[in-house]
Amino acid sequence: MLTPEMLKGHLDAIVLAALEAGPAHGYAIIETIKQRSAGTFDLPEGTVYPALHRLEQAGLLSSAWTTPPSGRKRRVYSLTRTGTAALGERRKAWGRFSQAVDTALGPVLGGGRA
Amino acid sequence: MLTPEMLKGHLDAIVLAALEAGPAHGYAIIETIKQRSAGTFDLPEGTVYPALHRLEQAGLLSSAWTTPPSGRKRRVYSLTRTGTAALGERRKAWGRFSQAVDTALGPVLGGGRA
DNA sequence: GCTCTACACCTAGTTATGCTAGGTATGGAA
DNA sequence: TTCCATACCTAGCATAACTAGGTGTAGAGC
Repeated sequence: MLTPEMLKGHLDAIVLAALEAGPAHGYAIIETIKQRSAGTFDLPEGTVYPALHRLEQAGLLSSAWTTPPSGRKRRVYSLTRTGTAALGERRKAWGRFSQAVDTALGPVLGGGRA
Repeated sequence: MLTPEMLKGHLDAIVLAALEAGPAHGYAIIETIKQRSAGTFDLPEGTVYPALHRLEQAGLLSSAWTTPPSGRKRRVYSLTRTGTAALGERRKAWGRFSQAVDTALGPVLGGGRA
């Protein structure tokens, strides 16, 4: 069973990674994350929007309101230079963390990963 | 940088795994985890003891006080049958979770793992 | 015209849990 | 007799994902 707590401390990296390919608005980011994780991370808006605000306030993202011809207002987020650097850091941190858990969990013996 | 939040939701599995090889007391469990994670998880007692109590209350661990000839009292924890089953579940959950993060983080391109 | 769904954003408050900081006590070494 | 490693405990803090509610637009179906 995947609990919400498992995501703690890892969401920022995932959001930043979703913006690496280019700017996007909140709703689209949620979709991207859902698809890239093969449906595993179907994040509620109440999770993603506050995260975006946090990341912008931290200077890792910048945002701009846009009104496409269709009519609906959207807030489009982009990675800042700091954000791109942070993404690299977070990826490294994830690598170290996941490897440590892998070894701490011990002999999986053909369990999960190749 | 590895933040404490990253561990949230994963600690239980790590503690259970540390007891898979056999019963042990709290202090030894901390040492085991430190060694198995190559020093990455140097957990404070205030993290591990409450976790042990939680797991015992949940029926995944059982404990017994022992007084070895040296003199100091120790509380030795063992995996219950439920705990062993739970460990299997947690390992599977970790596998699914970490794989989802791996893909969500996207092209690491020779970054962290083999 | 009216309802319903999908899109698109927001926030106050809850909850879970790892950690900080403090405490108790034994035994051996300096 | 002072200090450190061992060995246990707990109250309270901090963080962050989530719940549950809200606003408003656009298009489809009746």
